[in-house]
Amino acid sequence: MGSVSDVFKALVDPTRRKILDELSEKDGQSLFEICARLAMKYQLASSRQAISQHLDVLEAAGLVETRREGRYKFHFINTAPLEPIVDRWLRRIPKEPE
Amino acid sequence: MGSVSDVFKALVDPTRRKILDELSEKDGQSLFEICARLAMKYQLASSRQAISQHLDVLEAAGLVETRREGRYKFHFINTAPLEPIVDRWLRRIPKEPE
DNA sequence: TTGACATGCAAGCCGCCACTTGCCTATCGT
DNA sequence: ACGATAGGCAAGTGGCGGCTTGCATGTCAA
Repeated sequence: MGSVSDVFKALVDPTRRKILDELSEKDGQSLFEICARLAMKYQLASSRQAISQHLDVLEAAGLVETRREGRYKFHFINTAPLEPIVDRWLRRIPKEPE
Repeated sequence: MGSVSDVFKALVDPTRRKILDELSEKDGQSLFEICARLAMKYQLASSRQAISQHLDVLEAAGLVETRREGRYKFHFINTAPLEPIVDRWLRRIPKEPE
């Protein structure tokens, strides 16, 4: 889970990048919290379902991990999949066929 | 030229990532050289026009720079636009609204 | 100059992605 | 139990991106 392609696909959408920004600022938010804060900060009136699908993509890429508690589902950022990305061309790592 | 969005859009395509790999290994190749080497290494039989359009996208993102010499056009990788990308979430840089 | 080589331009097709819409399940407070 | 809250599932739609196709331009060798 979380191939190189998945990570890039997750990062190509500007809304998903803002979600990562948001989780980077305040980790462990619920879906509704993220919706509210995105609407406040960026005048981004994305629907709940849209954000939910974005979170699914981020989770599939391994960039977001979740923990269920009762009726809440909290989302946590995981930057681990980002490490090999820039290493690929900046530092000269052997070659990592995807 | 070369906004944050442009860089991510350029990186989302696996063929464009392989082009960057190729230029990272041997900088300053022409279009036909790139086509030939991609076909050899990855059995990627992409057409010349397809690769040309990919190079346009990479150039628009600032990831590739070109120099014309006669009927040849040489392509050079430029990793500068990659630097702020992972810095955005890995190291904690102030906030860089795109 | 003539032909081959290296690249550029533009229109069209097709598949994927983000978003909506509608309904459903599950959990908490009272 | 009941309503409200938090979230999930799935089909349908519109737009954009990658690729093809066909032709045009420019450059070099003989």
